[in-house]
Amino acid sequence: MSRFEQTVPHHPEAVQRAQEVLLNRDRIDELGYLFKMLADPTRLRVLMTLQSGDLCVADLSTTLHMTPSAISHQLADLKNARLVTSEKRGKHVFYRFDDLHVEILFKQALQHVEERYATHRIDD
Amino acid sequence: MSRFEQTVPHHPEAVQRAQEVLLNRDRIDELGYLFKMLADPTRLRVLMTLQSGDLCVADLSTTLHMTPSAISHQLADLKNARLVTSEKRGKHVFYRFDDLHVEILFKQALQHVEERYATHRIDD
DNA sequence: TGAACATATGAGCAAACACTCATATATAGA
DNA sequence: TCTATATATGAGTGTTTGCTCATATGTTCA
Repeated sequence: MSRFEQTVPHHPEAVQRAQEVLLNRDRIDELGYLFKMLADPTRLRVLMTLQSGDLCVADLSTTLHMTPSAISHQLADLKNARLVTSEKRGKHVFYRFDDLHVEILFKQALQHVEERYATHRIDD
Repeated sequence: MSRFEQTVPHHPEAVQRAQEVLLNRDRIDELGYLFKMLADPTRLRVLMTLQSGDLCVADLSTTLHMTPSAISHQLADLKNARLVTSEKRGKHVFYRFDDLHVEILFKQALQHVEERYATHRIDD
């Protein structure tokens, strides 16, 4: 929306209350970035397999049936987001989950989906 | 990756363990879809303001400084994802959060970001 | 009924994204 | 040191996405 236009509040007190709970842009963007990392199936699958222990790129590649290059690109993103860390051991680079909070978040979301799946999916 | 190629497992037991914790594609995609809905700042801001109570499109538009059209498009997505429901009252359509689980998820993610913000952002 | 308003929706467009392919970098082992 | 191997990374590409703009739908109130 143009910076110069303005919409009229239809329920001013409601708008007031809404503005009070609205976080600042930076936090929202951080939050969006976190969720964006979790929004891609490939990255989700990477994180999921890392729950079984750390893995090198080649093994992730084998497990997920994707090229090492594709995996490596996604790992770079996950590393940037600090969701995983890597460690070089010999010829391999091993990646592991690096965020307990996100692991919880992840499991909770999973639970949510499982319930939805059971409750709604069948009769869709 | 081509269906006909295959990468060699470098640590077969690790790959084995990884495959055991890997959910099936459908669940992963559901999960990804949920996170995708939460990955956009506009949708996040909509959900956040709805935490203060239900709001009509015009008030969301005012609160977030965005056109009613842009808001309406995002609300349609959120509704499709069953994250909000709507109710028509008179001339207005009111939207509200429709998922306690996601509200919790949302708050937990927020907490995560807050901590990150405090811990890391300053010295980045 | 008709004008004004609130919301929804489709087409179009620019930006973001996830991959491939080619290539660079770095280590291990001969 | 040289070769093979593991991973990283940049450019290129087709697809997805979030907006705008135009327009459709549906409601209220004169």
